[in-house]
Amino acid sequence: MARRTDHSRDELSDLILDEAQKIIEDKGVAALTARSIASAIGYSPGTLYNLYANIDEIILHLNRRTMDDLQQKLSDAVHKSSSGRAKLDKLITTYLKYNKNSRQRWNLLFEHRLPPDQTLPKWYKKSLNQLLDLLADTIKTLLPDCGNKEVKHSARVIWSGLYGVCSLVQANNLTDVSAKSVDEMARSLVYNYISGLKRSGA
Amino acid sequence: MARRTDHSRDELSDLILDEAQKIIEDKGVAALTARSIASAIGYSPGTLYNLYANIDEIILHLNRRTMDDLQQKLSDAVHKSSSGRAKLDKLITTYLKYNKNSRQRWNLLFEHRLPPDQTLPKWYKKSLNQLLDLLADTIKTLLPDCGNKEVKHSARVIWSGLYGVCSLVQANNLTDVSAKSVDEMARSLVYNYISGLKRSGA
DNA sequence: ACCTGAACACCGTTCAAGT
DNA sequence: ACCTGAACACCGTTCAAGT
Repeated sequence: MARRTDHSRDELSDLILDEAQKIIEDKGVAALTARSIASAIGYSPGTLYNLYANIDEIILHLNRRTMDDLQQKLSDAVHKSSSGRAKLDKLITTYLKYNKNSRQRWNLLFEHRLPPDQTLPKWYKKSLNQLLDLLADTIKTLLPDCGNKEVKHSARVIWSGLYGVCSLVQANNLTDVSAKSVDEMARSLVYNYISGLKRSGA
Repeated sequence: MARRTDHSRDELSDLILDEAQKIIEDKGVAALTARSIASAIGYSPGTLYNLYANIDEIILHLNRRTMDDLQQKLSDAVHKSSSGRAKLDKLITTYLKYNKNSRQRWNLLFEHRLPPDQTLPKWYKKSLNQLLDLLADTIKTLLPDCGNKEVKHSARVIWSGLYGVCSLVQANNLTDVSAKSVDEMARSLVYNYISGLKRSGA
């Protein structure tokens, strides 16, 4: 068993997140338990509770890492493209690739639910806002006449819609839909929605 | 403790679903456990496994009831309206009302995830298909020139999108969005998407 | 034949006792 | 001061033993 001299408090906090991330990537979200994390870091379960209040707090920190990772990838994708339409297209492609290739991290980010009374910490909201802002900025270039408030609103609608499509297709909770058609559905959603916004005089 | 003479096999199956539904409506999805159901029906936990293979199977049956209940309400709403646009509007209103007023049933239907390898039983898919067909028929009246395949596809996109909006707003997983704006977001999604489809020449 | 209820292998979390 | 690990109050599920 590890002793306190082995790791500083900060090292231990990070180690917990590192190992927790490995667990979900290797064995899925269901395998992430206090005991499995403790075993992976070489400490007893009780030690986790010196660093984090509970498992949900560990998950929130993991999800911040995921959001920042996704932010990086989306940001790279958008900046590599010139036209507004190409930016949006690249953004969707990159989002869908993340859903496919980093499925367990995507699942933990979107499918985990906090107890109903809990609110999200500020540092979490900050990372989430960066993602929503990136999407809003990308939409804005396609809807130059649209007000900032409307664009923000639309970014949230698209963000939610993309989540819904990925989630239900993955859960196999739509009939006659193959996993392959996530891409088709996602693009249909986003492009027709944007097209509808343009038409409605934005 | 109840004895076998108290209930026939079928009565017991239904009793389990009745009590399970009461539990989620009264105490939320998290309170639904094998032990809580057993206690509510006055049998031991083991008895559940004579009637159902596991908890997931009980949940699937509950969810079929929920889908049929929602189907009834959506169907009534649509048939009361005359124009295609009024039908779609009523359908959305009724869906959102269901999400709000029957929140726990809505949650169990949409947020429960089966183990990754499991597929949905035929009787479940049948009820789900009825819902998707009702939505497709409603859209079809607004997009008369759109092929049946495209309409089916669009119904699935809208169904998923509505789920995504309701789910993320409820989970409070969008910043700067009040629960009140579910309605606004849902309508924005559906109407602009449909409008975009029209524009794209359907 | 049906049902029980103890048992098994798990959870998240706490906290007295050790170092 | 930090960590342990047993303990508590739970899970879903099984199955030998009873009626």
